[in-house]
Amino acid sequence: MSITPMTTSDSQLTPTWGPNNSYPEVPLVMSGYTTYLWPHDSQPQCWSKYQVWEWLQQVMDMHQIDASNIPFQNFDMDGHQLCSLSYQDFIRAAGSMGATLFHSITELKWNGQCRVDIGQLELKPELDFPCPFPDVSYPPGEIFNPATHPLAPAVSPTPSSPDIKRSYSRPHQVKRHNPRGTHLWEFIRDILLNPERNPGLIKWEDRTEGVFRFLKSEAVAQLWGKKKNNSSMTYEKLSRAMRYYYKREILERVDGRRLVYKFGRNARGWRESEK
DNA sequence: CAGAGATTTCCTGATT
DNA sequence: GAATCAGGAAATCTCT
Repeated sequence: MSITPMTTSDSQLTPTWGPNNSYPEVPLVMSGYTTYLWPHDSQPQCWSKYQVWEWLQQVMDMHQIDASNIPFQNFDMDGHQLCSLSYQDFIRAAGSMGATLFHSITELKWNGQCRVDIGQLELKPELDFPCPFPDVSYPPGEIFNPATHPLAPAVSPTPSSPDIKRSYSRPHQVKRHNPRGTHLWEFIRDILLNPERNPGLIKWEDRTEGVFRFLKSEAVAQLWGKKKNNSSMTYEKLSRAMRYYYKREILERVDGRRLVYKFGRNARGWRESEK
């Protein structure tokens, strides 16, 4: 096995948010739903619209519910607005998941106000840069473990959210379907959704159409490899995985343009506003 | 342990 | 010629 040591230039490999340990390991143990310490501002009131969506995605992940079942467009708002929603607003916006979301945000608000003993968690109060990917770097086994999650209720899908899928052969136990945490396309999406944390790795070509372009292909591959604990990841291999997404319509082919991809109908959470 | 899903690895050939 | 793109095929990993 001759792994050519990346012909990549150094300039490609220095994402501002962490050349070595790019991802602050922040699996956390806050109370209740907030199993991960939210990497963003602890005050949801300060979240941007993107962070609100990330939170949505996160909560869905925690409850094993496909995020595509939540109408993200109903949450086209920043943290301040989100925090002002009533319980009923959440129910209206997210159906049966509304209660769970309400519970989660209430808890986060509460935690933010009370400054929960984050100190006892191994998190540095002030990270230089918040991890751009909320669920990044799940050390296998250390992360959210549904089986031991203290408060995770068995979210029972109700008629109001007909599409809630996931396997519920065992109604009392939530299960992850996502074997390795974040999927590649989600990883890519999250880089794009965090422009302030994206040191020129990938860039939107057409934001509304979901067209984006890799600027530092090998750097992204290295980052992906780091996340997967695979130091031999290359753009060549990453792109093969990307091509598999065409068939699943998570990505659409963009002909003739190198390093350019486009999100497909099955990719969720990338739109600025899905109105 | 088997099976499934999602890559990962390798490879050949075509394009840019 | 190098970097990409296209896919097929098989291997690997993790989870159910």
